[in-house]
Amino acid sequence: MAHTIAKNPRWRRRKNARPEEIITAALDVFADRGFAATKLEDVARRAGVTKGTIYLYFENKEALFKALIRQTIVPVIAQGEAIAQAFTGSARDLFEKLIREYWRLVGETSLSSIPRLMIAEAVNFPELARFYYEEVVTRGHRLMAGVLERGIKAGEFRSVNVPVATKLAMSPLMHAVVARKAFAACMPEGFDVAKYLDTHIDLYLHGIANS
Amino acid sequence: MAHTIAKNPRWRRRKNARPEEIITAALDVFADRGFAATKLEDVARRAGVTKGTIYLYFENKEALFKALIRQTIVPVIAQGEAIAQAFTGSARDLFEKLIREYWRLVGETSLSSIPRLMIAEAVNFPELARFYYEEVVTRGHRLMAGVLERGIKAGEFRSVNVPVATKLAMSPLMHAVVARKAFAACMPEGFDVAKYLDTHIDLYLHGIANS
DNA sequence: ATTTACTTACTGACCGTTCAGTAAGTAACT
DNA sequence: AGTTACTTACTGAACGGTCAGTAAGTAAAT
Repeated sequence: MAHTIAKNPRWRRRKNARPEEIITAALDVFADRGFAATKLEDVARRAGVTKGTIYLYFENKEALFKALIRQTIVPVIAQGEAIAQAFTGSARDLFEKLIREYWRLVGETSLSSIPRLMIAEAVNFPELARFYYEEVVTRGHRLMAGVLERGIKAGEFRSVNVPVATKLAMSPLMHAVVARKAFAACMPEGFDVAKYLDTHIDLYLHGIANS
Repeated sequence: MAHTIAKNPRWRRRKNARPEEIITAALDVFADRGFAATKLEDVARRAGVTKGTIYLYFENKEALFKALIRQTIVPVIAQGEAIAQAFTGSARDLFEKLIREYWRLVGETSLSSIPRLMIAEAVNFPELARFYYEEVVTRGHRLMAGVLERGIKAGEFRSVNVPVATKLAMSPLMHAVVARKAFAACMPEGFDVAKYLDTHIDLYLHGIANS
C-alpha cells in the first residue's frame, strides 16, 4: 500500500473503531461517577477524541448511556442461556456453574458497574429501565427458574415457590455486585468473594435440598 | 378579604418545625430523582417554603442530603439492637423477628428509598458513604452476626463462617428494597414480598439448621 | 480537488447559591 | 389596648459557574 503516509498526523480518521472506543470509555467514566456527574468531555478524553466527536456517533448523552447498557450486558445473559442449554449434569451442578459463571463474567470484570448504574438511574430513564428489566432481569430469572424446575422435577429439590426461590438465588449475587462497587472504599478488609459464593451455594442448596 | 390577611399571612415563622419539614420533603424528592436530578426548588415547594429558606437551616445541598441520611436511618438500627437485647427466645425466632421488623420499619415505609440512594451516591460522597457503612451496614451486620453466633452456640445452627453467613442473611433484604424501588414501574405484576420473606426465612433456616 | 472525520470555539439553559429587602413576630413604653 | 421600635424568619430575584449541545473551520484521506 501507500509508503508515503504523513509521519505523525495529529489525529486519524477511524470511523469504524470510534463507537466501540467511546462506549468503552463511557463505561469507565459512568461507572465511577454515575450518569449526571459524568462530563462528556471526560469520556471523550478517555476515548482519545474530543467532545464533538461523540455527537457524530451518538445523538446525545442519554443515547450514549443507553447504547452502553444495551451492548455490554445483554450478551452475558445470552451466554448464560447457552450454558444452560448445553448442560447435561445435575441441577445442583448447573446451579453452581451458572452462579460462578455470572461472577466470572460480570462480578470481576468492568461490567460489574452496570447493575449499580441501572439501579441508580432506572428512575430517571423509565424506558431504559424497562428494556433492562425485560432483557436482563426477567431473562436472567427465567434462566434460573428453569434450573430450579429441572431440580424439582428430578427430585433433587423440594417443590418450593419457583419465582420466589429464583429471586432468592440471584439476590445475594446482585447485592454483592452492587454494594461492592458502591462501598469499595469503605471495606478496607476487602470482602472474601470466593467464600461468599461458596457459602451461598452451600446454604442455598442445603436449604432447597429434598431431604 | 383584606381583613383575612391578618389571619392568613403569606407565611408564618416556624423556626423549630422547618428543619424536619425540609428533611421530610427532601426524602420524598431525593427518593425518586436521586441527588443530582433533584432541584432544591422542588424540595422547598414541597416543604412549603422557598429555596432561600433551606439555606437558613442547611449549609448547602450536600449538607441537606447528609442530614437526611443520618437522621432517618440510624434510629432503625438502634431499634433492632434494642429488640435483640430484650429477646429471650430461640435464635431462629430472633432471626425471623429481626428480618420482619426490618421490613416493617424500612421496606414498607418511605425509608425504603435510602439504601438505593446511598448505593447510587456513595461514590460521589465518600465521607457520607463511610458514615453510612459504619453506622448502618457494619452495625446491622454486627447485630445479625450476634444472632448467628447465639444459634451456633446453642446448637441450633451449623458452625458456618459467621461474617459471610451474616451477609447472606441480609442481602436478599437489601436487594429487594433496592431493586423494588428502582424497577417499581417495570413490575406490573408487583412482587409478593410476604412470600419472598417467608421463603427466605424458611430456606435460610433450613440451610443453616444443624441437622 | 473533493469529501468527511474530527477539532475548536462558542452558546444558552439550568440550577445552586447569595443577599438585599420584606413582613411576621415581640416587647417596651405608653 | 394601642402605638412604636426593634428583631429575625422568610422571600424572591439576580448572579455566576458548569456543561450539554452546536456550528464553523481544519486536516486526513482518497
